[in-house]
Amino acid sequence: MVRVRFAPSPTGYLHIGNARTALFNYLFARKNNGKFILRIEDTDKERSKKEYEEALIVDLKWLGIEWDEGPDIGGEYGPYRQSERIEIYREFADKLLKEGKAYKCYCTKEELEERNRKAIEEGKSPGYDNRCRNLTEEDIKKFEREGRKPVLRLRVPEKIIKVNDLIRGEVVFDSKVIPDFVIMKSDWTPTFNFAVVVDDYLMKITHVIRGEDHLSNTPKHILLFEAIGAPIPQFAHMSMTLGPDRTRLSKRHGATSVMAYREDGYLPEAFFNYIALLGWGTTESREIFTKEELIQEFSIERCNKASAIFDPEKLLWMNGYYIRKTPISRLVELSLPFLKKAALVEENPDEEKIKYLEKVIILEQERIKKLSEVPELIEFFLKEPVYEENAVKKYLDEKGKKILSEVYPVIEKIEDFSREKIEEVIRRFCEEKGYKTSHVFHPIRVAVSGRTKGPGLFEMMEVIGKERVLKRIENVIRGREE
RNA sequence: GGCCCCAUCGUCUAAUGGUUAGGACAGAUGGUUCUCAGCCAUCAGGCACGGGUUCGAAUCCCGUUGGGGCUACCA
Repeated sequence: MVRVRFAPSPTGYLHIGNARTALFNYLFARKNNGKFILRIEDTDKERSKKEYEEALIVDLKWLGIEWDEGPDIGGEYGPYRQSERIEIYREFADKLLKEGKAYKCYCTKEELEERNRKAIEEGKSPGYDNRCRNLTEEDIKKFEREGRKPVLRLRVPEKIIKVNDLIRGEVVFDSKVIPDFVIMKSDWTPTFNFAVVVDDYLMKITHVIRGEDHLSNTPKHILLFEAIGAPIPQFAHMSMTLGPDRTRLSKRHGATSVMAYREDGYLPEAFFNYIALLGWGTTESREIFTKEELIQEFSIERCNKASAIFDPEKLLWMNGYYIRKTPISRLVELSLPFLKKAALVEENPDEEKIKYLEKVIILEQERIKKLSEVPELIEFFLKEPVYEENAVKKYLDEKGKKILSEVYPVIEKIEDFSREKIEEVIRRFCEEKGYKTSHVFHPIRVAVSGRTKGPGLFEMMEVIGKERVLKRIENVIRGREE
């Protein structure tokens, strides 16, 4: 049984790189009919916040990534929050101490820093020198008397450690470059390296799929698995996600949290799809996948070794693509929060309003790249248009207004105010008067919408309705548009 | 500094010793059209460099360069 986990630390909002790690774990689990576990790594009391944990869960769910075991739903191997597992780590720590596989180190932070500083000064490699490995009873008593609180360090054995990575192949490390590292802090809570290993063991994790930034930590983890007598899981280190400047994706690169994209009107399926393409691809270089197709196609071996740069442009394109394919009823539903926020739609719109919004939004659908653009795009359907200065200057000059005055009675006479009829009538008008269609269409467009861009003129007029169309044209003729 | 990973168009990628190095986004041009968008067509753009191995290297090996990561009582 395949068991994988996503183990974020709640020290910030879910960001793109983490979301991708979660996604790959999820796809791998589903593809192999395994279990996907969510574990919260909140051993850093200073930086972990409940609020972030909640946000993490919201964002993951929004993305459509569901877990089989986790802090909110429990499971056979809980608890799934490391802060609730402290006693478990202590037991393992005690055992390692008793077996002599780990030892207490009484060096203070200040001493360690000072020694490192000196080492660098002398051109030597910094790092702990294992000096507390063989403390005498007397030393220990002396330190205890001084009130020093020890940390627990693993006694790193001398050996060659081979990591068999599903993505990178065999990676070899020499434990000589790994000093005895801390596994329990002086407050006797575990470090990340220790907690991960204990949990992965106890939670029966079979495949550890995570970012490449953990590759260098892996030999430590293997040493720890061996020390506690646990089987070693399979590893797969995914490439990292970088910003346009090839450095780790961070706030400096603009919006990097999933939440920011959600709030900016990205569709979860577009985000899901795009993220899956970062560092992974099929032989056909296919771009568009549903979640089910992704699960079907996914293969860890096809993951790219090279890091990938997050490209917001392509995400935006893909979002527009998904929006164009979205059924209008759902598109309206998705747009509603944005329209309410812009105060264009009341809190509880009635059915009639929804029907109207469907007619309006379908006209703009192919222009929408993200939902946050919807209010601006359809504003003039819901209230009086705001006239763009350039549009007015260009099309509502004397000539334009003259044409509008001439076409007004023609429009007024249209009984059946349908797009076909409107088009027929206005085209006939152009023909009879000998006007170029564009010289007539553009002024009407600006008069009715206030802008030069937008949906087809006639469907737009139909949806706005005869009465409002005439009123807007009249206003323009009378010079009230500004 | 030490250790580790990586390297195909600007970006995401395909190719697994033999291809005019393919696709997508972005860019340019043209078409459709009442505008924009969309759609369609076309173009431009790449194997980081140097050595090997081989009849033949984007592909295998070594080096150089460049990028990234780890080196915390952060995760």
